[in-house]
Amino acid sequence: MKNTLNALLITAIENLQAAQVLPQDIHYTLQIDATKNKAHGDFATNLAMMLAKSAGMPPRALAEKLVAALPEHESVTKTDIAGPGFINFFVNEQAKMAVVTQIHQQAAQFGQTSTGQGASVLVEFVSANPTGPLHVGHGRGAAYGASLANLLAFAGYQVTREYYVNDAGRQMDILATSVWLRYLELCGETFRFPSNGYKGDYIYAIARQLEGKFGQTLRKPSFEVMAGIVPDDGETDAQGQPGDKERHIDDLIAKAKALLGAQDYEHVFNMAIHDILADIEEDLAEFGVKFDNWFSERSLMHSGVVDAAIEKLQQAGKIYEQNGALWFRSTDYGDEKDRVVVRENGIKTYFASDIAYHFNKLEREFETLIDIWGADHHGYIPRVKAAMDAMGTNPDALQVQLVQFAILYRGGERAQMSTRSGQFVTLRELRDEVGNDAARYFYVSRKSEQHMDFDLDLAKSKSNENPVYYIQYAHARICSVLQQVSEKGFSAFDAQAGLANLALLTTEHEQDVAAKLAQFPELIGRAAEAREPHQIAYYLKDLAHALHSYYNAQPLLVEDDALRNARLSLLVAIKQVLVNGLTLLGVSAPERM
RNA sequence: GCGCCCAUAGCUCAACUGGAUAGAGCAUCGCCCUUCUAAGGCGAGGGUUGCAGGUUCGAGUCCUGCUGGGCGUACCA
Repeated sequence: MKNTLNALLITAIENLQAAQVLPQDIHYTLQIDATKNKAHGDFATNLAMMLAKSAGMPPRALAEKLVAALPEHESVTKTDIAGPGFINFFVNEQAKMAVVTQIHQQAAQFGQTSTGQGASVLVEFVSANPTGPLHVGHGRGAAYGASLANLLAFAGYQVTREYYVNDAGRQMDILATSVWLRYLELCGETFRFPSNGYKGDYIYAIARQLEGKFGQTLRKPSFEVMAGIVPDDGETDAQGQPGDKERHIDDLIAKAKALLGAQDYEHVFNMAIHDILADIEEDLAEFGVKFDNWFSERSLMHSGVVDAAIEKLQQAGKIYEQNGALWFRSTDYGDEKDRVVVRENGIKTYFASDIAYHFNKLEREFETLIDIWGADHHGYIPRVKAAMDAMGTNPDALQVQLVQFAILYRGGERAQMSTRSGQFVTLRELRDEVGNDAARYFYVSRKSEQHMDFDLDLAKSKSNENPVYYIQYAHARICSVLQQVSEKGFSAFDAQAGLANLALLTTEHEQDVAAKLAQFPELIGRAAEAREPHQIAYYLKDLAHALHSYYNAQPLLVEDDALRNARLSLLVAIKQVLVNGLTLLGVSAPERM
């Protein structure tokens, strides 16, 4: 219907241009909105206000001319001029119902758009360090990323979902060493566990597995392990010098490597990362979040891509040496300060890997890169874009979507979290507690850059306080009505007959719900472009409300065959759109509740 | 200090990207189940959109300056 109005308005403009009322060289973007207020008809355009200046006449006068120049159309029953110069369109009832037939035909495809025109997009999300189980903070990124990826695919993009695995670097060594130390404890060694080590219970689980596979063969006596190690925080060495937790853990890592030897250390390291990644993958899969690729940072280093990227920056003349380190001159591209890519000790920074990773993404010929990051990484954006620019690739290809932290509340109390201390609410606990559907819906029902309060008690309440049930209930209700057709002895639902009699659906509720259904495809396009899956959540709530309201207003299973089938075909259309929308959000559509 | 993000009903959040009278849910108060699922519906109250300017036909939305909160400001990841 919008397209029809669009065409009519363009004709009107051309007519006015031919009649010299409007100049030839006008610029405008035609905007047609569904109205919020019924008094304003079904659709409205602000065209006259936009063109008033270039036409050299008041908006309302121009609006009158536009309306006069508008061709007749069977679906448009009335046009009005209102307010400062809006043109309001009233559409006839049959035209509004046409969408129902369309939904029946397109079914699961209804709402798909060509917004993306097949452009290839890489959506990278979660990418949590594999140093422990996912916590509720990662859950938001997972839910947002998965829903956004679904949405983009539905809107005509070619989408690849990727998880970047930070399996290199010091954190991984801390992890491996933590596992080994717990293993030593299981073997019967006693010592104080480093304050900077990973203390979660899952470390013990991995250590037990290590013991199961290697027995006591990796055991070293604790006095040997601790010999010559800088003491931990809160301790002092033989000379009475205070300890340092960072140097303490680094010494322990070095000692682990030395005592175990490269091969055995690798065994510990690999078992730790393998176990944790397997757990993360399973966790996400249960949450309905699947990836096409798990991209390893180590593979990036081993294949020489990191060196190649640094080389590329060097060729561009953007690398210099200072204090024994290699720096990237990111300030040339608007960054606050230059950044180190190779440290004085020869170790490449995480940033170096990241430069290489983004270079690699573009080499894989993705047109758009969407990175979903926690908001605490926002300072990173300028330097990554700077590197892309310096390497001769287009920095605008990268779009970073920041996701704010979710603050968890339980019983009105704020639940704190930190991975290192092992004190955090895991995503798995959250899913067990509130269920996947409620968790997915809650996460994605707030704009991603908005701080979010996640009320556990509300999310798990199976009551009218919980919006996800409201939507699912609408779906279950429709299923129930369809079920009742035979139970009440009516002849089976006949979709053909129903669609042929849509003209019978003239009540206000029926008109409202049909108008709502017609908005779904444009919503998809808009939400995809804005990278805002939360719009889907709100739309579904509105649609569910329209259904509940309709349901309560009038009986649906009436004696009259033609009318009953028409109403049922409308219900089937609503059901379909609920399913299509819920699917995008990764929320199930139960048939009964 | 500097940079980025945020601020909307008592609470949690929307607002079609600059449009008409700023909307939902929860909470509060009425009403509606002998009839298709009451996890529902109908109605009422509740607002100087943090503050002050500016831009224009028109600002919650854009620009400037404040205030308050979050995050960042490493040769960590």
